[in-house]
Amino acid sequence: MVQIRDLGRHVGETVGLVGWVETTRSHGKVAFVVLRDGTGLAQCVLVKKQVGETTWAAHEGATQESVVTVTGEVRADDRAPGGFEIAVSEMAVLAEAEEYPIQPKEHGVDFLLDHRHLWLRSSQQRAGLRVRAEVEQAIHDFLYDRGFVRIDTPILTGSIGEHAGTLFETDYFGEKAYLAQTGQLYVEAACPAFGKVYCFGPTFRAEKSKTRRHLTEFWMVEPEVAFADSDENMRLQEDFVSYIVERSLERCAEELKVLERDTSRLELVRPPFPRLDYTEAVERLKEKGSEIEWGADLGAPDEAVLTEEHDLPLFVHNYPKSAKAFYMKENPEDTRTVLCDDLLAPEGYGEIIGGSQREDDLDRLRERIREEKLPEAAYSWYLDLRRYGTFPHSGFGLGVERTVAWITGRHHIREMIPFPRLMNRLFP
RNA sequence: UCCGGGGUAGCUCAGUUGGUUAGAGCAUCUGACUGUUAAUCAGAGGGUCGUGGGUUCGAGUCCCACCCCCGGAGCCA
Repeated sequence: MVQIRDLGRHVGETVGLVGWVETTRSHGKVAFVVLRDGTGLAQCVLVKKQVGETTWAAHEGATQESVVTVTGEVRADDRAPGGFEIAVSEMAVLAEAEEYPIQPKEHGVDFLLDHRHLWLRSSQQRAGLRVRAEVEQAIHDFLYDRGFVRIDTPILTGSIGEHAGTLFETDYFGEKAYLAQTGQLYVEAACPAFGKVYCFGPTFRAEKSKTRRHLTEFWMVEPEVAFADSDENMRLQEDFVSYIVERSLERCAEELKVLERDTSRLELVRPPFPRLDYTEAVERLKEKGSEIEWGADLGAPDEAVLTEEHDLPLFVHNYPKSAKAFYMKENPEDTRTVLCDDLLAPEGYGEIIGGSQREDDLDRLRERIREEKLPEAAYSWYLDLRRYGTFPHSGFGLGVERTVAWITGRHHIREMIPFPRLMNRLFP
């Protein structure tokens, strides 16, 4: 057996293939079966006079998605998708598929999501998920090369990362437990052990969001760096994002073509990225007619207005304290604000990173926990990190699906994860 | 939770001011065809019009309630 991606090396030879029937076209005395084996597509040509009766009869049972084996000679032909085809001498059906629900035509999103377990086989879905896999690999490679240690953080947690009310609650032997909505507090704990660390895994938000940018279960990478300030944090972010984009362009050119992605703007992505202070951003928005007031978080339309002005991702940094989480460090130059940044992707894809320098002063951190009325006891271990050798440190979280949606140019982040969990969707 | 759009064949949709037996394309089945690229051509089968109630001689169409889906807002990555 050979793999379809290697057919070019076997021209003139007789080879065996095994795979799933993607499409068939029959003309009475000649038939075309397009086979998919996970590495590519191969058009298999059957001529009635040249194959045995058994094989000709077999091809009639080769319905869409049936598993078949094929033996035949490889030849180059411009009429074949991929440039090579198989002149079939023998074909056998190993598993005949029932009538396949997903046809080569348009379907509604709801129907496709109901059939997500089958939809994965479609060409654009294959391409998108392959880009996702490449992005994930790029994330690990970049961080590994820079000396980060991967820390796997718990999914079942007792303490709360950010704001309550958006957590999935579960029973833990009679005690309340929550599905993690961030691994950040734990990577902060690992930071004094290894200096540079990151976690990578699923996170859970019970937000009742129904937009193309939200999932209830999504994957996030969260690097954390000891002795890095907010400025270094942003420099790491722009290097990181640029590397991920470059790797995708380099190794997923074929997939991006299948997805009809215009890559010209992605090719511009390299550091430095433009930076806009929150206070400047509000002024800019007011000039443009927005009704935003200083102190409020930026709305989705505000973000769109700001990113329209740039080809590159845009940092908006130093937001008001009131709009951000308790663990962010107060900005010494303007104590109304904290040292943090959001990275907004271009072309309307929105926030792909949220990052900050962390509050390393014990008293101020405890004060913020009280202000936010968070359960102080649950954070005692987190406060310990400020008792036993506190240190300046910064980190950020990058959303994998949003990043992949931007790189692939897909409208919906729900296509960027194999089995999306949405507010109204727990199956398949 | 709020705002907007929608639910008719397996799928994607059309369906006029309420009016005879609810239509099309694709898919399926039957037949024709030796180079197709979502092949083409001819024919056939296929419907609890989201659910419940109401108005009417008559409801897919009008009214009320509910359910579900999509898009957006808020929140966030």
